[in-house]
Amino acid sequence: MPKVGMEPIRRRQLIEATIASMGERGLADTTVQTISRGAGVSPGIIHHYFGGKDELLAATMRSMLEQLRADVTERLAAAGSPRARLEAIIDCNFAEAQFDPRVVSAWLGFWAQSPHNPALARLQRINARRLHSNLRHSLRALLPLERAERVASGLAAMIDGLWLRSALTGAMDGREARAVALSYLDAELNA
Amino acid sequence: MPKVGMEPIRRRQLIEATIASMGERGLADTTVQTISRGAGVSPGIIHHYFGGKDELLAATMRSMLEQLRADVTERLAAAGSPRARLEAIIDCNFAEAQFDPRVVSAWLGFWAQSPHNPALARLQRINARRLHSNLRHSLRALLPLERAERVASGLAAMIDGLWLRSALTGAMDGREARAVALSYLDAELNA
Amino acid sequence: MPKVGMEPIRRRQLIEATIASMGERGLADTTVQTISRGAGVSPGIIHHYFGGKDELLAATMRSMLEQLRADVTERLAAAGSPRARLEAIIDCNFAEAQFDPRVVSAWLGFWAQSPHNPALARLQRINARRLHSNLRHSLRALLPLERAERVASGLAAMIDGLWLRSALTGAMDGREARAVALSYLDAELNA
Amino acid sequence: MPKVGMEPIRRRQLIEATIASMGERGLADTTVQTISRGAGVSPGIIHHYFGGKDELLAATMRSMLEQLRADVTERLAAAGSPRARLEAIIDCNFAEAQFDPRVVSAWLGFWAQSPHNPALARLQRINARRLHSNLRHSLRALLPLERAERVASGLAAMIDGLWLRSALTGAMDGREARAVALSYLDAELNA
DNA sequence: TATGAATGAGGATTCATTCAT
DNA sequence: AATGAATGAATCCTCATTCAT
Repeated sequence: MPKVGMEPIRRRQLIEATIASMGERGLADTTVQTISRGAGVSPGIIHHYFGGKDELLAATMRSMLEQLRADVTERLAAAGSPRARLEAIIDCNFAEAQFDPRVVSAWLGFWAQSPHNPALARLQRINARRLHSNLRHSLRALLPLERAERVASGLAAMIDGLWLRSALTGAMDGREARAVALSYLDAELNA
Repeated sequence: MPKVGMEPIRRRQLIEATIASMGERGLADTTVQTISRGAGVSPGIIHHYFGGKDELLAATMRSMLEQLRADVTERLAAAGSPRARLEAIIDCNFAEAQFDPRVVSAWLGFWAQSPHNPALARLQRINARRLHSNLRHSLRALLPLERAERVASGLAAMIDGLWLRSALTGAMDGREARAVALSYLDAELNA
Repeated sequence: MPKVGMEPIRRRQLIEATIASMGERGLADTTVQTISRGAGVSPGIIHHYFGGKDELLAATMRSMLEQLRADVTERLAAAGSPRARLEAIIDCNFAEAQFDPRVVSAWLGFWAQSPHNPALARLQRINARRLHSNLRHSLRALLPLERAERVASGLAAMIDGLWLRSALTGAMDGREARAVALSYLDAELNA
Repeated sequence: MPKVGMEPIRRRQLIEATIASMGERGLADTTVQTISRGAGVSPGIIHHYFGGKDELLAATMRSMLEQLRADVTERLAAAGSPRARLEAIIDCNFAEAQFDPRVVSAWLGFWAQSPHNPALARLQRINARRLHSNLRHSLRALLPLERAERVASGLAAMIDGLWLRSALTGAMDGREARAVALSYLDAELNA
């Protein structure tokens, strides 16, 4: 048991345990105890490192958003055309790491809570804007303004909807989801 | 002051109050007290009529599903063509009553909880299947099997995603949502 | 176990139990549990009737102040002369009910806490002003202004000091305390 | 960086920080953390030097008592007459260092706690006896036994009461307090 | 000597549920 | 039918204390 420089390790451990607990039990039944037990530490440590449950939840959501953002940024950098950029965004959202049932289930919990929690709402808003803006920017090169706006909204909604349905029914994997979204994109682009 | 025949009135009152509380505070902060206070009755009455909070929540979800089902059934009966049937389904989902912020917010709460609650999960599954089956049935008349399947999945996901986004951002009304979904449908049908 | 109209009964029970616990253990070790156990009820009832521990403590202090105020008011009404009024005030403060070790010990706890708790500080201030004003008013009839002020401050301090010493050492009863205070008063009046 | 001879420095630092925290927050909200933070050291150090919080509190009270005792002893040595000795005692108790709001507030905390803590009670008792004995000894030269006893009790009570009122209301400085006490003394001596 | 990571007991509070009236 | 008094388990959080470094 090392006793120095534990902070980043413990923070990561606790965030992972939070995602795991939310995936298993849902946000409603995720307590300081389920998290700390999952991380193999004492409940008090959460307050030591995060000040409280709320801040740990916000940190967890931030971490998930950051992961997604980093993935998208990396893939976008390698994409040459607008079409390729759109595909990259879709790919990232349905990549294995993001489509992990526990992660999607955690998202579900945050979605339900964020309208009633300013800290989460803020993160939610930032993420929604970024996705919409990424999509619109690429679509602008391929469609007239009004249709670009509409398809951006539609694609963003469909991505969330596919995540949602995968969390609720478990009957859809990332490959299928990707195919559905790409089919929509192509249909709109060729219309 | 004995009352007879109060049962259906009280049940409806309590279900409405549950939706209202979920819309205002979210499922997590909806307690027997917030519900009963909203309905203007005592907390004990919930157990009298529903046996407990869980059963009231399930009854509320059932009521919301039933409302949606009834709307769709009615509209479908009046629809002459497959295209009209698809439009009717979309219209129902974005009609004012279903797109009410409190209702959508309540849906969000149920979505988050249902993976961890068998009773809600069952209702969730029935609803998902019905929507998917309705969509697929009409699409089968217009598209080859595989594409019908895919578009059914896509439309179902998009409908849920548009609901979700409206709950999270509040920045979309039913008319816009309807336009986005119809655009998708037409693009796929004309592809 | 009657089930209606319990509010005033329970409130009184809980206030008495609070004084008892503060007398036995001090404010620092008085918990919701020691109080509720002392009252023979469950801990949750405190929140039912008082909303929380803080409000129960404030209600307890209010109750003690009110008791003292009522005693003094009654005795003052029967006092004919300024001298008799001063004696009445002293008598009340060292009467058996007010000099009860548990009550004095509770005062000690409130004194220590009130500089750091606005609600208690307010009550404290009101009480201090009333005592001082009662003393000064009667002394004005017997002494010049400046000396009346000074003796009022001295008598008020001595009353509190005698309470304090009785709580700390237990080596002084009300009769003795009364004699000390009256001796002071007479010495100043005859000076 | 090994340090030697840190013990007396650290002990003093921690005692000062304890008084400061008790003055600011009261004993109830004085924790090992507020103290160590105030002293600019880690929480563990308290146990290193004092073995625990309780012993630090006792050491703090001892330190305050010792300071008062040393002041009084010094002033008494320079006092020629019984009257001068009494004045010296009063002066010490209302000298600036002892009448410091933080110090008085700390006293308040100890007073409230000592009836329920044997270590503090013992210190409390020693101090009370010393004050009473000093007063009585000088008064014996000026008054008959019984009155000397009574005035000693009265003066001791008044001193504590003036401290108490200054802590509670903040509306009295040392000079005023001194005048009130001396007025009492003179009145009794001249009676 | 000194740190701060870690624990776990104990605190106030919330809440679904029961039940006498 | 309806109330609201009452319970007690569960939750988040605080805190003195321990201990590896």
